[in-house]
Amino acid sequence: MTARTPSETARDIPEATVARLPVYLRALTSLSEAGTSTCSSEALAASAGVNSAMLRKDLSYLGSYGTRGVGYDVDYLRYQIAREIGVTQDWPVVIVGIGNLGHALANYSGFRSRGFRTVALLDADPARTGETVAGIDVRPFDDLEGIVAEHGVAIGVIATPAPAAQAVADRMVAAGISSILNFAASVLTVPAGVDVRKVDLSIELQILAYHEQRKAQDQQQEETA
Amino acid sequence: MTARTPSETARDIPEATVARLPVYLRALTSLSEAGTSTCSSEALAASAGVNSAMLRKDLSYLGSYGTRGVGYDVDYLRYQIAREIGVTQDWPVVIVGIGNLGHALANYSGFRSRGFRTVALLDADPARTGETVAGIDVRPFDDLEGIVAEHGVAIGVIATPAPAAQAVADRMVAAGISSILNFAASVLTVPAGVDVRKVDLSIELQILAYHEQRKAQDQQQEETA
DNA sequence: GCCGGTTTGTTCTCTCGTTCACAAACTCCT
DNA sequence: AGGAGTTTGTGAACGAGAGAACAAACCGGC
Repeated sequence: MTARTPSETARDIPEATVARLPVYLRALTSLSEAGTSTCSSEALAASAGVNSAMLRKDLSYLGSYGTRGVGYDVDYLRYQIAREIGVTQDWPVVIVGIGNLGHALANYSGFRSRGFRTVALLDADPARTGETVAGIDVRPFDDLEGIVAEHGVAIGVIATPAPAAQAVADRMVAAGISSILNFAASVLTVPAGVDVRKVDLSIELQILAYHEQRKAQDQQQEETA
Repeated sequence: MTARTPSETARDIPEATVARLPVYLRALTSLSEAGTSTCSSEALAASAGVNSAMLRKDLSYLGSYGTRGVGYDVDYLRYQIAREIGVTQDWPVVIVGIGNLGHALANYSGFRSRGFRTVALLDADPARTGETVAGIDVRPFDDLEGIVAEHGVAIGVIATPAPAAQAVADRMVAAGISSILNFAASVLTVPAGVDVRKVDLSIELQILAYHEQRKAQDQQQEETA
């Protein structure tokens, strides 16, 4: 890691805060569309489902964009957060693995509207290439390097079966991708400097199952008490 | 919250540990299928992508299932974790909203194989009901209460557009569902005792974008240095 | 039976994240 | 202009999570 010079606005935003900024961004977009021009931290926090003190502290990492006694200007704050996250410009994205999930991702409108543009759909299965999904042609996986170079792609999405995920990740990293969103049920190992985020449907369900089971146990015990 | 009697194995497993147990479970299943009968905490931790000390501490919350100087019996530990999570029996699940994502979820094989059974697909759009997805008929949303009562469903999945999500959650809770997995881009408010987990694709991408932007800034600064 | 090597379970410490509480600062009304 | 009422920004307390380090316990050989 390179040391940061003091001249740079040394934004050492905590990871937990970074994860909440998109939630605030969405809440602000909602408010803006509803015609609200100003809002308090209390109102915004409620809309985002968090504590208002936490919201204020989170926002304070970005700067002082509110006015005491008044609140925040919705559109101004919205822009500041978008700029901080980096979604004021469009990010080109590649999706690899056009199965059921890949289809859903390609058709997901939330990407386009929120600063992301799907520039290519790739699949290793020749039977799938040539197909058109969401207006984009599915191309062979071997086109990866060319597409990444051509569009300057930095973010890749893996929606392949688990056994293929690591190999896809390796090729992505070699091609120059440095951020990966992984939907495959597999632990990826990548070199330092590459970010991986995992979304795992069955893990989420298992966490719910654990809590559900505990609730059932508690209730059972209550009855015998 | 009701006080817990000391007689119960007072499992106060930290949330962070609960979130990792499914990962360990998957790693153990892999090892078991590969024919490994015993493994050390070091090996299992590597397989799950975590620190070995953390793994041991996590497992210690469940009990003392290893043998010092030897390691863990793969199948035995696997069963213990599965039992703790509650995936030794099948959980009936309802999916609401059979759009692109709902299709993908219905077809996702990871549910069936990991202790979950999709008992119904529901959609409010009459044009979709009657369709068959993954061998299951899509039924009208109004059938929710009957299905929940009939199968004893405790877990519901919301894959609707964001504006419909809160109304669906309210109906689910009223029908008796107490755990919700929410894929809609919307903050749900539910009564105490109901668990909600959110999976939001665009938030994940935005978090990656933030880090990606920071990497770019760092590099730029390095060049001018 | 005992000793060396190995691996778990646990304690301690440090860091990170969250919440509370309050001073600073702004608006509006008189 | 001044005071009452709000609301932000932040310092401090508090709690949870992660990693290091070590004692307890087990196996195998002699």
